[in-house]
Amino acid sequence: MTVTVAADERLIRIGEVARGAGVSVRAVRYYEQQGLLIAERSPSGQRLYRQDAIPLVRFFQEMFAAGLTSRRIAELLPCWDAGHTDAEQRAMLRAERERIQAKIDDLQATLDHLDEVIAITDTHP
Amino acid sequence: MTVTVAADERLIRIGEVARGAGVSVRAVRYYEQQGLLIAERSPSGQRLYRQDAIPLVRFFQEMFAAGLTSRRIAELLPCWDAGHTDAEQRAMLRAERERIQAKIDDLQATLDHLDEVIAITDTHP
DNA sequence: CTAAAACCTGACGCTAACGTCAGAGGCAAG
DNA sequence: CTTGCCTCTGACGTTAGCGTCAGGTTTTAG
Repeated sequence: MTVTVAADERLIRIGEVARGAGVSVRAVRYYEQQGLLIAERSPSGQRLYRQDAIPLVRFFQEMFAAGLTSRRIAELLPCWDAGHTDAEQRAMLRAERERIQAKIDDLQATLDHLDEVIAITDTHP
Repeated sequence: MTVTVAADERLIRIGEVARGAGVSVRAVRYYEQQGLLIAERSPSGQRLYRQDAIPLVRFFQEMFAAGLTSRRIAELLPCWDAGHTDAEQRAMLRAERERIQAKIDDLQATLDHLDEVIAITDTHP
């Protein structure tokens, strides 16, 4: 009879998290300061992370790129962690979704404008 | 025989430009400082703009929203003003176009991810 | 054991597009 | 003329996500 004890207990240090996610060590510390990432501490005080910290940091980067602030990301974290999310969080989630959709539409319009200009400047050098 | 003399000579002041374009007066002064907008001056020193300053400022806003800096916008202005644009400017134009396209693709992927999360949180409240 | 590499905690710096305040002049109406 | 609104020139403040440096401890490689 086997007991599942949190799969893999190997903890990694901040440098490995940073390299794995493609960000700076400073950035990872910043995420902790913003309440996005909680780390255990070794007896000497070094931060210790589980491996899933790496995809988590990648996810933060994706959200930042989409225009969310660290505060907003922190507020929405429960939507990933577990399945227990309240109505307010789900509303924020949908609001961000709409904001991103609107931004895509704006960018697409801008892209079309730029394409017109490019067509003109290419025919009238 | 009629002579076309710059259509309408009526000049407007900075407040009207700002209201017309939906930005602050401070923003319009900032654009001038960044070399985006040139204004005549009244004898008393007040800025005087032609009406086409309003769509121009709107255009600046569109470019800012697309992630261009004021420096880049200034460098690309010749692509609109006249038809005399050199190879370097056309290359920058295409580079910005590609950057925007890549950003749209990223945002679309993020949107898809968010939609998955929304579907999950909506079925597992 | 020792040197290099990695980690720690502050804490100041940076950038971009403005916001905001201070102090002063300009301009049409009544 | 004066009330009120608009404009002017500085010049410092703001925000967010880090970069960077200082000065010190810890871990790892040889």
